[in-house]
Amino acid sequence: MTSSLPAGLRERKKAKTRAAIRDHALRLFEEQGYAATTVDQIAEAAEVSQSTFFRYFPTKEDVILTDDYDPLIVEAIKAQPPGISPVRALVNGMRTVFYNLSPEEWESERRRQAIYQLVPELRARVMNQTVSAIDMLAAALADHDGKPHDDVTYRVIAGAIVGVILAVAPLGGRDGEGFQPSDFAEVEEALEILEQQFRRG
Amino acid sequence: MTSSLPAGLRERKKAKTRAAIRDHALRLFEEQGYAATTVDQIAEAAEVSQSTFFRYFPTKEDVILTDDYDPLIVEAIKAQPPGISPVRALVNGMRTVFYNLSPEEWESERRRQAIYQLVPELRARVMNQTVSAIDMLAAALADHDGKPHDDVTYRVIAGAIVGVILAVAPLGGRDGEGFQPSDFAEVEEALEILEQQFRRG
DNA sequence: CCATGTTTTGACAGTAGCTCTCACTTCATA
DNA sequence: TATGAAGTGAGAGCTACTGTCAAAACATGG
Repeated sequence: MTSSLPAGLRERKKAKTRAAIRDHALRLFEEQGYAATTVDQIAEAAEVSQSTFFRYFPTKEDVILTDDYDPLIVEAIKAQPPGISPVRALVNGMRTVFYNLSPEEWESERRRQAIYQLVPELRARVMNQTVSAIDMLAAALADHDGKPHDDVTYRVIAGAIVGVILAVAPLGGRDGEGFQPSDFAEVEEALEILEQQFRRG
Repeated sequence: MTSSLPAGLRERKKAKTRAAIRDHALRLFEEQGYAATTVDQIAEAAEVSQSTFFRYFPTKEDVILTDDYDPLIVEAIKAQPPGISPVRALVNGMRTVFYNLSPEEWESERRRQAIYQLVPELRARVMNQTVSAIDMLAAALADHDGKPHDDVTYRVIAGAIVGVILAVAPLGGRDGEGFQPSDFAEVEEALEILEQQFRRG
């Protein structure tokens, strides 16, 4: 999704400006911290005016709040072979998406997460997004099992899955390392435990 | 918890000021909306200065972000008879706490929730709190089953439970009614479904 | 190539949340 | 009642964010 067709000059410049703002913002956040970095500094580094900054990102927070992967995961779930459990369908879907990221996308994602893990207000908004994704996930899982979208059971399962992911994600400053590749394995392990809970009596 | 012993005059005045600020803030939020209400207005209505407002509440958000019930629920869980499942232990604990609230506390809680359900930034911070409570819940559940606090299984179960609660809570503006007594029944039903998922094969 | 209209941008002013300082008042206590 | 601590108010200052308006960059038809 990062690279659409070149299209007109206007579009290209826009994409360039947007990328410049985000890159400089990420760099400044890493160097000075999130709170200590002002929008003016970012704008100056990216060589645009403050107005332009807010035209591209409604708030300072939005610079690192963009998450483009959820829809991809939903599609990957639907593409899973029938008959496997909701949890496995999700895990496979996540694998499909994350293991196909380019090194640049992976690195950018890592930097993003490293920052918002450290800033409570950002974490809060990411969680808000994540929880809002329960709807999408519930629909996708129900779809995969050929059940109606509003089946409460799938809403519960989706909620449980998201809850487990939140539970094992490095929140609350447990270790200040941010999101490493190994953490994805942690998420998989936790979901495996959930799957076992769903299986036994 | 609202009414401690009277203690000294200073303590009483402090509690009174705090209550005044919060009450006027709630009223103004209900009348004009959260964003449209300025801290100055709240301060004026409560007859204190802006400085004093921020001395009692670090941010405007904090006025409606106080949640005193989680620790009570944790205690109620520990007091449950042994042998029942984690989910049931939690549901019983929640019942114990909520059904013992005074009408004033219940009403105040209802107003609080009605407001933050409508304001995304507030919802985000409430979720942050809620997710942070996974730690406490996991420890309480493990404790109840006589297992060590860092048992990953209980972390997963706690995460699943909290996820389910978030999933059925009226987020994302599904119906603008706020949190009604009936919604607690919804939460119980959803957790019942989770319990069933945990039970079958 | 040029004139036209649209989009993007920058400068500027203004609002409000939040912090900090400092002097003044109110309360506790010895 | 004297002394110190805690609570308060006034005001200045920083920054995120919004809105307006005119200039510049770009697209398009002739």
